[in-house]
Amino acid sequence: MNTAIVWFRKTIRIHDNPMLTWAESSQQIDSIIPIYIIDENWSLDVENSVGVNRLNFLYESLLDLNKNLKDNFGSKLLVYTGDSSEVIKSIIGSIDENVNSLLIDYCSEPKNRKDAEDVTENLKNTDINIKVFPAVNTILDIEKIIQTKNFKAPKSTKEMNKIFEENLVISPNGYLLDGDLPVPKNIYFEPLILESIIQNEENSKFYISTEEIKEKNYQLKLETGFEKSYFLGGENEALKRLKMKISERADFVNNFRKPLTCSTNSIENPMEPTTTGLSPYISNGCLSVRLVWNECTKVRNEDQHTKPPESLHGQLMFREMFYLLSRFVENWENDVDNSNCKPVRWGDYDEERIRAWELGFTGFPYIDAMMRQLDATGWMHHLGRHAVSCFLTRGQLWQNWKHGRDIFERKLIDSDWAVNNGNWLWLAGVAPFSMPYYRVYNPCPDSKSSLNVETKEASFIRYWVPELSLFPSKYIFEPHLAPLEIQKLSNCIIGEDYPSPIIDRKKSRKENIAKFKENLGRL
DNA sequence: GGATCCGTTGTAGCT
DNA sequence: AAGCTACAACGGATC
Repeated sequence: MNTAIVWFRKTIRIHDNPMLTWAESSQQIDSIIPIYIIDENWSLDVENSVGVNRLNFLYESLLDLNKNLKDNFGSKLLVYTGDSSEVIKSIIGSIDENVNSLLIDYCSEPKNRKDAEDVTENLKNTDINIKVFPAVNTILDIEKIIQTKNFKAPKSTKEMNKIFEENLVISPNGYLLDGDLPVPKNIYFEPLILESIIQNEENSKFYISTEEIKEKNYQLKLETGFEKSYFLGGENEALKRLKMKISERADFVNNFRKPLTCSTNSIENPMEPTTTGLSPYISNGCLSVRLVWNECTKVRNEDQHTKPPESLHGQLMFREMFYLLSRFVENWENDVDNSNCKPVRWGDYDEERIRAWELGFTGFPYIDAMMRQLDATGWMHHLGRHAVSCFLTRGQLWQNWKHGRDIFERKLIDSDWAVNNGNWLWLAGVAPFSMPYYRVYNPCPDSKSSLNVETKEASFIRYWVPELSLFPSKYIFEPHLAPLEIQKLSNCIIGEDYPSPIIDRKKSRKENIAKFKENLGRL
């Protein structure tokens, strides 16, 4: 019997999964061993490792994949935590049958690439055939493209268009023709093999049972509050959401434009984003990004739909751009020796400022509402991320972007190494493709609130910053400007019940623009 | 090779 | 009160 280990990393799904499709059609494979290895540093016991919501989302995604493997193939997922080389060694050592293949989905992150290299190195003296599947979590084959002769780092929509044209087969009506694979019908596994792996003593050191994951997930939800874990992890939920947000929302897709959909969450449901909310499913691999692309194509109206870069296709193209850059540019995650990061002299690490920012006590309600939403749910609207990261760096607090990047990385359920670093580089204004440094977001975008009308933004603030729930819309973006009478009536004295602004926003904005300019002069 | 244009999404102040 | 304008002014691509 010929057995293949299928190592799921960024494909926590059975649809559009080239590893499964290959296993189905290959003559060399009789049965599969589906495995997932949780990063050994992903522990709530390790300080600053990973946030509760992020871990929960992963647990739910793994439970869902386990269910899908069971329902469709009668199989199950073996979940481990530990060093991937050791885990895989222990699997191979625990069964008598020959493991003749190891199927790996390609990941471009340094840690993931090193894991795959180590595993390959470890198995080089065996006759195990290692097969890496490219473009599983991206539309483009990242490795192939950056290895092309004369490859140049793209920085604009135009250059991305060209890369898409040169590297993808896209039909005249916009479909990706070389992706989006259906769920295989004939995948086999051997229960006795899986059982003997689980029973093996060496292997059991790393093994986590489904029951354990369920229990951990439940305990974490008790901690966070069930209503706050709004995004349920997993492929089934991802496909439901894809249908609800894209396939059945032609108007939404055709009119998608960032500036028009910037007002955070909906009034009726403060947890529901005004954007697609698909990012956690894409970043964790529960949802194929190729399928998302094709579904957008399916419902779009050729004459009316918005075009890249504003459109949803445009959004996906920027994601690809960040993946290419992050793989190509050395030290992508760093502020030194990074060709995509200008050496700005940020202020010393200011714990008080960083903590106020992280926990949502800056005295700027819009910023605080979004940071509290991130802390509680693991999600924040894209433009909200712009506003808070600009605020922390070149806008107001003049802190190194890496501090904010780390907090995002830990807390966001859609954390994505390439995209997160790329967006921070861009928002901090240090990357070559950045927006100009003198364009500073206003942390109090109150053009409507001065009219004293209820806006989505105002109701969003009231939900996440309950201290201000009685404040009139007119003052809700800058409550410290409200007369004391109104503060009393609103049952919230600024400076006591809610913080005064930790910084003079206009003054710091001006100073920081000057500082940035001075830094550029040094270059 | 110098001028000009453009870049996924700006802000403040005046009328 | 919405809409215009001044501000501030990088750096790469293109002509």
